[in-house]
Formats: sequence, structure tokens, C-alpha cells
Amino acid sequence: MVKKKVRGSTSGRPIMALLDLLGRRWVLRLVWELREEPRRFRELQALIGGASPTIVNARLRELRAAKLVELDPEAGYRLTALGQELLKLFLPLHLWSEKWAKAL
Amino acid sequence: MVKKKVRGSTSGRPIMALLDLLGRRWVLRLVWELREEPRRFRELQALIGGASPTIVNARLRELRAAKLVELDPEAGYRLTALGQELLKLFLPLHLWSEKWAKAL
DNA sequence: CCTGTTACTACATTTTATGTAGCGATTCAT
DNA sequence: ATGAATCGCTACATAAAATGTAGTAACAGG
Repeated sequence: MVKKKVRGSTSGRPIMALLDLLGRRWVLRLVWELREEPRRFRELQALIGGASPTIVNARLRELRAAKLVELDPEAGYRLTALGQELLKLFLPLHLWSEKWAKAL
Repeated sequence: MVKKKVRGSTSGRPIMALLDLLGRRWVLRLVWELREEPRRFRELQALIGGASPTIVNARLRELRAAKLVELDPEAGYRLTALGQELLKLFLPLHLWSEKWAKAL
């Protein structure tokens, strides 16, 4: 069992590694935009609002390394089983964000 | 009811604004480190691994603007009621991250 | 061969974060 | 009243990360 070092995570605690990964620019948006169906590289790039291909590719590579996303040449990028589990944990955010917006 | 424009969010959809806010560097970590008790500025800075005071202050200001965090001069920085609600949604991540780490 | 699509890379410019020092206010002991 | 300690926070030069634009290589169909 190999432990990979992740940016900003000195502890090796999974939660820290996860928060670090998810806290990188565009990562949450990428996962979110993959919630319904597989997406092509350019499609994904457009959906998240036109981030540079450089960074889209870098993030997708990180997400693939984390086994949350995979690339099917036929269909495009999509969430792995693991990625879908993570997404499910995030779904309550959608509803809550509406409440939050009203409170602002 | 005023809608604030948030970086990367052209839609005005709360979920996008939220994902954008949470996706900024150190934000998830800051919220996480406030999960148990109020923390002082420097204490918080140390807990998240020594980010520069410049950026810690910038993020805390954003979190205060978002009404997720507040500063009590007596006790330090702490989550607002809203912030605590958000944290509760994140708690399942802790357990899941252990499973995820094993899958890597 | 030409055209279009795919994912992706190169690289100069711009934006963001870091690291270090220090400020102004407050509290507390001498 | 003076000096030390702590508080949140700012200034600013350096370093790292993201952007924007162009372009590459691989493949498909006409």
C-alpha cells in the first residue's frame, strides 16, 4: 500500500489529501459538470467557463490519478464508480446552496 | 435581494457560486479546521500548514462576506450557524476519504 | 489529399500565493 | 509609565500557478 504525497498534505491523513485535491481551482466544477453524462474535453472546458486547456488537462490528470475520473475514448471523460460516490456526497450542497444564497 | 457576482460564476446559480468559493485555495481547509472550536488568526494559519498571512486573511474575509465564518474578538474565528450547516454536509467526506485512500 | 474532430502541448503574459518583516492596538506585569 | 507579549492584519519583493492563443499529432470520412 503506497501513500502518495499530495500538495499541502504532510499528515498523510486521507481527509487532508482529499480537501487539498478538491480545493484546487476548477476541480469541484469539473466533478460537478460530469454529474450527468460523459463529456468531451472541449465540452468540459466550455461548461466550466472557459478555463485554459492547460489547466483543464492538468486537473483531469490529477482526477484520473485519484481514480475519480476516467477517459473513455468512445464517450469522453466520466466519473468512475468512486467519483460517483463522491458526487453523491456533494448533492446535498445543491439544495443547501439555495438556502445559503437567500441568506446573503 | 442583491445578487453578488462571484469569480467564475456567470450564471448567478448559487451552486456555482458555492463551488467557486469552496474551490479557492485553503478555503476547504479553513472551514475544516474550524470544525471543533474557535481559532485565532495565527493558530488557524499554523493549522492549515503555514499559508501566508496575506492569503489567510483574504480567504477569511471572503468567508466572512459569505457569512460562513465570523470573528469574535474574545474567542477568535468561528463558523456561523450557516457555516456549521455547511460543515455538517461535509462530515461524510471524512469517512469516505478513508475508503478512497484504500482504493488508491 | 483535404477537412474536421479528437485530446493535448508550448509558451509568453497575467494573476495569485509565498515569505518575511513589521504596524497599530490592546493587555498585563514591573 | 514603560516594556513585553499577543492580537489581527498589511507591505512588498519573489516565486508559483493560471490564462490566452496558437499549434501539434492522431484518427475518420469524403
